[in-house]
Amino acid sequence: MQRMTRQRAAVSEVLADTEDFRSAQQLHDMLREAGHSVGLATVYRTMQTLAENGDVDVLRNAEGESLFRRCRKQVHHHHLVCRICGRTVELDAGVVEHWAADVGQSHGFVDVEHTAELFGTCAECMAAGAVDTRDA
Amino acid sequence: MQRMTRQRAAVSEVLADTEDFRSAQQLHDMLREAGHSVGLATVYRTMQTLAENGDVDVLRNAEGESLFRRCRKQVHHHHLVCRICGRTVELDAGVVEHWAADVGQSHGFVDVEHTAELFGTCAECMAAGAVDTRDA
DNA sequence: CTGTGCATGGGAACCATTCTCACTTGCAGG
DNA sequence: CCTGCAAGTGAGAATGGTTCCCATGCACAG
Repeated sequence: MQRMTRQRAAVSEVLADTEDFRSAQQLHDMLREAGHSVGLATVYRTMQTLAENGDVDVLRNAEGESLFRRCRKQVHHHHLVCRICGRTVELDAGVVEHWAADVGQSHGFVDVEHTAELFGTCAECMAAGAVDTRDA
Repeated sequence: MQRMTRQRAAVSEVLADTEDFRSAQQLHDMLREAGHSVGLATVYRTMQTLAENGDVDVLRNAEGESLFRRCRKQVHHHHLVCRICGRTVELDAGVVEHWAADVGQSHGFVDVEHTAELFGTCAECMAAGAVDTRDA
């Protein structure tokens, strides 16, 4: 059974405050800055639960670290993520869907699913001199 | 400068022996079984070098572990992997490249890279009754 | 043959994530 | 309101893949 605890409320609050993908550690920091005391393990546990429920999107960056973001569309989509600040654009990608289905079929594969994510440096971070501006 | 060492030869040999994606640890085990003594760190270093040279393909499984496989095409490409038997098809994907560049630019992102992998069930595995035959 | 400096190995260091377990606490039912 | 207890929490330990360190080894040009 799901209980509503102080910690879960705090996590939801922080998640609601940002559009961008954040690591568990970042979320943990943001919680502390917001005056909430939530253990790192609890952040991980909560994100896991939310992910299972489809309430957050999860993806892995180049370093293999998991990034989370509150999910708005339940439908399948992809992301363009700034590797510096985490700013994210949700993408509809008919091209990709079509390509995947097409290629799968032509090779005799069925039940084909795909992953596709784009990482780049957004205009602002580029202007900022390619310096990592994430606040710790 | 690249030196040809006993260890690198051994790694190449083992890589040439399989079509499938293998983790560094698996490669390390395969080397030992083949009678070669190669340090784990050396396996990692070698795979890193090979990956940089485009001699092996790298992808991350669901657990975030890096998997390697000898590469036949030097050019950037993607994979269609059978989720049952691991059979892999290398794909040219001009569509995807174009889409990535296009989307990145239209959102003001620079230095855009992308990941894209397809997972499905191949015809043979489908015929075999959709039973997972991977050995643990 | 020999010197130079890249390569190696193995054990420590790293780091994200998960586990452990004693301690809290939400909450249903008295 | 109490109260019991299972779900939730947190601090730190454990895990596991990967990288780093550094003394030693060895490929290869000269």
